[in-house]
Amino acid sequence: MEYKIKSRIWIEVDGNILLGEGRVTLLKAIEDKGSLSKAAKSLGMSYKKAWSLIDAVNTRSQQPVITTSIGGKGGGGAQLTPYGKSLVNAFETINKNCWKFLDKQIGKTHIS
Amino acid sequence: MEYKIKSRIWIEVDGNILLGEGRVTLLKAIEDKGSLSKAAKSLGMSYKKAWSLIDAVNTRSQQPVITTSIGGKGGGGAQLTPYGKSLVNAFETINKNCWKFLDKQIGKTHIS
DNA sequence: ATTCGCTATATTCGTTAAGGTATAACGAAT
DNA sequence: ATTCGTTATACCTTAACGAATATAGCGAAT
Repeated sequence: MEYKIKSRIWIEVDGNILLGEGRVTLLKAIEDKGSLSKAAKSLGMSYKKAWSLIDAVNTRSQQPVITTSIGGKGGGGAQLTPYGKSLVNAFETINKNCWKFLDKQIGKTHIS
Repeated sequence: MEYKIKSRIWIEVDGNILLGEGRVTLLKAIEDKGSLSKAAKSLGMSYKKAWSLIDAVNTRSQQPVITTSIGGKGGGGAQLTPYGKSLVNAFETINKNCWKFLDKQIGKTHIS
């Protein structure tokens, strides 16, 4: 029996969730695979869910986080925009720092 | 249009949530009111929900966080145990520290 | 023109989570 | 014995969510 402290951070805009852990991992998968459907499949997620997540991010952020192309060689694809990359980076650095911080906090507080 | 970073922390034991923000505010209300039903009502929560939350905490923590009595003068009541108080205190200090930490992080990272 | 893999969206359906309602038991006080 | 406010729990209903399915459209390549 062991207590663990967990945390979750997210970015909100106008009270709506813009970015959380799930969306960030999806964005990184898109950057890796170059395609929304392949990214969804690699994460065991339905295409529809992945699309609706990305759509929510795109409509709420000032600039789109991915650009898509339909048809053509390979059927199309999706690429992370530079703005999307900066969002992902900002989120991940803050998140990691938060984890480190909480690890230090555990030591200070004694929950037997 | 403004970006805000929000956070939530919780304590897990064996993969199950032991304490989160909601349960902490409920425990504090119990300490204040001396009764589970009154605490639930003061928070606009159904008695059943409050009871199931507390039951989950009690069964998962090493020691019970509240003691209850049925019948008698006033019908009964519920009191926060010393162990429950220590859990609440630990959670709240860590949570506040986490907020402060994230506020500092916002300044360092620029999301335009 | 046809094929192919992808984006984009609507619709249906099943499962699960949450909430409400009902009810029993309890013990002090009257 | 009855009342009262509480704890404790079972049961049912409803709402939310996710999964699956279906369909359309696109453009390069063959």
